[in-house]
Amino acid sequence: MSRRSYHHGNLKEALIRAALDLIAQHGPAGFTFAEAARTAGVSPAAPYRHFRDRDELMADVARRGFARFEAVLELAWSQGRPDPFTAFERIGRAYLAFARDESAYYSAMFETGVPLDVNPDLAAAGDRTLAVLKQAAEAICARLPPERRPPPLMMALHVWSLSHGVASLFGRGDAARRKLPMAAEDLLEAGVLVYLQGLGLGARTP
Amino acid sequence: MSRRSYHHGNLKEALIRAALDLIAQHGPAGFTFAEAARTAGVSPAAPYRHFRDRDELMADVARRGFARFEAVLELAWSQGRPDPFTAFERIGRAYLAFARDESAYYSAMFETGVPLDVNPDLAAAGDRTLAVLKQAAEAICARLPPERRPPPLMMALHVWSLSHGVASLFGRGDAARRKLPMAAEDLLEAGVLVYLQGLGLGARTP
DNA sequence: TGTACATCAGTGAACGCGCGTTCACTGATGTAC
DNA sequence: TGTACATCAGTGAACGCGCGTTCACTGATGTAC
Repeated sequence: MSRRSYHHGNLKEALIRAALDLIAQHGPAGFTFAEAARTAGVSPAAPYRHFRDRDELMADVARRGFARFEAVLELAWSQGRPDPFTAFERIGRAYLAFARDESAYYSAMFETGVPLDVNPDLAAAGDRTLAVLKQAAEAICARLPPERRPPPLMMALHVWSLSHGVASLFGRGDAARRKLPMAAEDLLEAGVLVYLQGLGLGARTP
Repeated sequence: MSRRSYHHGNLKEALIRAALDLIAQHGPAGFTFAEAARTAGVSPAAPYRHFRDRDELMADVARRGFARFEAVLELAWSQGRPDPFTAFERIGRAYLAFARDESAYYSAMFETGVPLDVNPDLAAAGDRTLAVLKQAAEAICARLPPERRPPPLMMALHVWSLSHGVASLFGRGDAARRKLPMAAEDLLEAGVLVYLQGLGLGARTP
């Protein structure tokens, strides 16, 4: 573990961290295997001991990103306490906060075009993230009488899409962000409120 | 104009088309200036007569994309005929159709990180596109009594975000698309219907 | 209508660069006895 | 506890490649008179 030794000791983690730094600085396309090695302080051949190639590293970053994202959303949801609506609002804010504060992860997860079909682990990590949203949607939908209850999966996909759209278009930290006459968080929250109203869940009085 | 002549005659257009082909094939990051020249059948130095650099070409593709997108949405809207709700539904379908059929344009517009602040033309083109959505939102909002009328800009941003989210996550043609138990168009339409309901515009009976 | 000339849109060769990847190697670490 | 040895995680040099960009150039086009 000593950082003075011939062996790095923790190169895999160091490469992941380097990749995140580079993505944050130069965008997802501006990350190179060689520069990641340089940042980690090893020779350009060293990363090949830990990743087959650049794409495998990228997929691993995305996978870790989904795991963190899932944890963040799960924490925001907190089993729907104190009530599902308050918790649901927290999810929205947590979503945008993650996209902004962990934008390198977010880029790796959604903007690098990592193919999901050849990465079962990655696809599974993404599915687990969706499962958190779905679970929250179920709790919300349960407040409706069965005959007016929408499919929770559909509701989860709507909320995911709206959140992702707001995050992509208005919630990023870079120059491609569009100016907005309000905070992205407020835009999302207002949108979710209208949506819930549309489901028949008006003003938190089911 | 003869294609046999020494001069290409229409190189600028040919480079744009080449860029779109390359983006469609290899993604927005996989497009290079050199290969665009090769595709157009000219030497690697030729593009510099028409574009300062790679980024300027990319920005021009994005600008043209916004212009086409605006036209597509405007046509879908068709001044809200026969009624605003039918026309609004058409906009949603047109949005997803554009993202799918013209995915090279869509990538250039939203996924290349072209900075908007140094490209006033590009920013203006994007604003004109938003203006179409806003105009549609205004027509929809006008169906509500003034005291329950939301800001049309907010509604336009919600619809844009939802559409972009659905398109990015589920509506693309590549391997990064997520599987969905329904068509992206149906997901978006259902979401918009719930949203309109939430505004108080239920089942097309204002 | 011809001619001289300016302008323009290309050529093609060259450059320096950083990339991904490979290779034989070597020093450190871990393990069997 | 010591020693021999296998394994492992790095090195560093090298490769071929394609990129963006520049340069002096040249053939085609357009224009003035």
